[in-house]
Amino acid sequence: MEKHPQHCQVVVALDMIVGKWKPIILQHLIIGGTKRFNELRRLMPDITQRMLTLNLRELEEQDIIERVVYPEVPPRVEYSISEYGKSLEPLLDSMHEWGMAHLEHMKKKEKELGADDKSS
Amino acid sequence: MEKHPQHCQVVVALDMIVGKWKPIILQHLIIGGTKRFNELRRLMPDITQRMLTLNLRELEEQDIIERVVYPEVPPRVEYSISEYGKSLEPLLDSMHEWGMAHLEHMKKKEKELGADDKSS
DNA sequence: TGGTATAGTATCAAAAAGAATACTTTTAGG
DNA sequence: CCTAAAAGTATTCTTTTTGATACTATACCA
Repeated sequence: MEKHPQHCQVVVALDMIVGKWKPIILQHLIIGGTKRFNELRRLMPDITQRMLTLNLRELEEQDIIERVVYPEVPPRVEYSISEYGKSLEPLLDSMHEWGMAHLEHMKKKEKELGADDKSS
Repeated sequence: MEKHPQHCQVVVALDMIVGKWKPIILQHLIIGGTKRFNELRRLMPDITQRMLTLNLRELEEQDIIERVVYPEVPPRVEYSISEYGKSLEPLLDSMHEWGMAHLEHMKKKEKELGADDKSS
């Protein structure tokens, strides 16, 4: 927690969902439900095994996801969003909404700039 | 926008507020109102001039903040949250709330682990 | 003439994040 | 005995982000 000397708990929430992969992992687990390690790999062909492991471990550490190991051979490990993790959903939904609107906003802006080009 | 091949507009919203400094800059502009470049520097003693410039430029690019230059000498440049930028406030508030609650959650968890230590 | 102030750039170094690749364990199946 | 499958580790890069430091333009002030 010493990463954020400045007050402001926004950063605490931010840390749960930032990174190149976390939002995508969360999306898959929230929308698609429980998934095994290699299922996630298949869903995200560009992530490396290492990055997937690291991200899952972090999310687990933060109680956002749950990891269940079935002592079989070959091993089976299932990941799912935790009850606590579900409390992030409204936030993620709002962000999704805002993101959509922002894409519109920027599209509009581009058009305006394009139209203004006759003035240059 | 090619940074996010994967659907999911959460990342778009995320980009407006992530980074080591952006949440803090936004906080100052939202809570404290219009600020000059060096005022922000004083408010964030650890940021370098370069990082402050880069972050402000990005936020401006994204229409989140406004930059007004007064053609005086020495120059005066004022930064403020834009009307559009204000649409982020509910999001930031929710994140703040969630962050607070999460700190509580983790504190509770730590205590539990501490109590469990007698069992090891 | 030199110093001060503001709001930056420019350049290079360090640190953090991410990617590539190879290797491990265990048991079943051929 | 050899191979396969799942879920990782370990090690070594490469890339991206940040940081440190120095430098600039302009006009006013002593």
